[in-house]
Amino acid sequence: MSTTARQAVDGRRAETLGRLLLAGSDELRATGYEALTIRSVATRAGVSAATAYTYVASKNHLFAELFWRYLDHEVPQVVSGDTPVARVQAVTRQMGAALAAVPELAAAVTPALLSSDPDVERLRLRIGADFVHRFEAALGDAATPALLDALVLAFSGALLQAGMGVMTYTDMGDRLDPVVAAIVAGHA
Amino acid sequence: MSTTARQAVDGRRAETLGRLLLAGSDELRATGYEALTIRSVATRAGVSAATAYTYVASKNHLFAELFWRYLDHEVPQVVSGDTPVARVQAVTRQMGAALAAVPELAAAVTPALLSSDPDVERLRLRIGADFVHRFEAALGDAATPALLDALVLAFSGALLQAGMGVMTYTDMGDRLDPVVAAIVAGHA
DNA sequence: CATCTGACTGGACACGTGTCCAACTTATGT
DNA sequence: ACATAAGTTGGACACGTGTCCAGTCAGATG
Repeated sequence: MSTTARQAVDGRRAETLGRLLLAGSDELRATGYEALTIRSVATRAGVSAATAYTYVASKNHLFAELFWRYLDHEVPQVVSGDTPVARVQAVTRQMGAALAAVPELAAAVTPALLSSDPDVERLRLRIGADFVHRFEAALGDAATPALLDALVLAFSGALLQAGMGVMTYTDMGDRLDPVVAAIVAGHA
Repeated sequence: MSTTARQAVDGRRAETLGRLLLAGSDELRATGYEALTIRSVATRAGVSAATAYTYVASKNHLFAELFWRYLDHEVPQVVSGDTPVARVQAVTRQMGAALAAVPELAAAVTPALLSSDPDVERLRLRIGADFVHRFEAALGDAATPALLDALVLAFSGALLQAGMGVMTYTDMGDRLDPVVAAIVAGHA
């Protein structure tokens, strides 16, 4: 059972939801997020539009859901590196690489997460908490609220800029390394 | 003459554009950005929808335009404070206050700026450059590319989080003060 | 005064959104 | 095996988007 989607989902519904999300993912890769339609995803999943809306409140919700699952299932929380700085840098690099690997999803999720849709809001908080948690784990004993705050702000900024196309996800790691170093140094 | 809107605008068109933007601003304050429609703005401006689309490519473009004008006309570039840190903090505080003063516009512009609409893109770059310029001026001799980069990232992050409703624009100043201090200190 | 031009209009268009509902098809359980 | 519930369906709905175009109108230009 999963509480991620619109309502709790289990048994038969879980399978349909799975097919729907898979179809969404494929459609995203195949046609890009501008062209993607809930109806086109539904068709690809072999399901009617009405049914699709049973699982997914909106395009934005679909994207948020896909992103959350990607983050949760495909991007492990690695803690590698000797110093707090190195470990945080490993996290931001990993996230940059993970996002660069799914450009369409990354492009779709940034605007999607700004939606005021309540289903999106739930996921937004979850995703935010996940980021914080990754940084917290990387910092270890060095973690303080102020430091986490600063790191999350810088990271969010990078996500926003990448979402705007001002920087690439591939560059994100490189751009953030010195910023992370400075932030951690400044909190010493 | 102005090059800000869809095309260059002068004479009679300049007046109509002015009325349209004013109406947009009023409509935003009055009904919020969820309810706002290009057609409703057009009506308020006493102009047909077809005409409105002559000046403004999309809702997103309208919001970006309004925000840019607000920034450019109503938010002066102040440089106050004795140290680079204090001056940068003055900038972020001022921006936070300026955004808090127009909550509907702030809420509207964050998603709007992510649009791939070319008219939005132009404004996005202009606005980004404006931010950089403010920080540059505040830093004075202390400005380096890496430092600017870090500050802009943190600031963008704050904008994103405020846009998401995770923090308020009023809190933005307070939240950014220590972050700014740490970033500048880390680059010393 | 006649004309020409640029601004504006109204209304139709194709499309996507998200909602609703009565009817149908599967499962489930007694 | 049959009633009941759970899941799905097609199709219509009201609405917003952004585009297009023939037609009107006012004001400069000759």
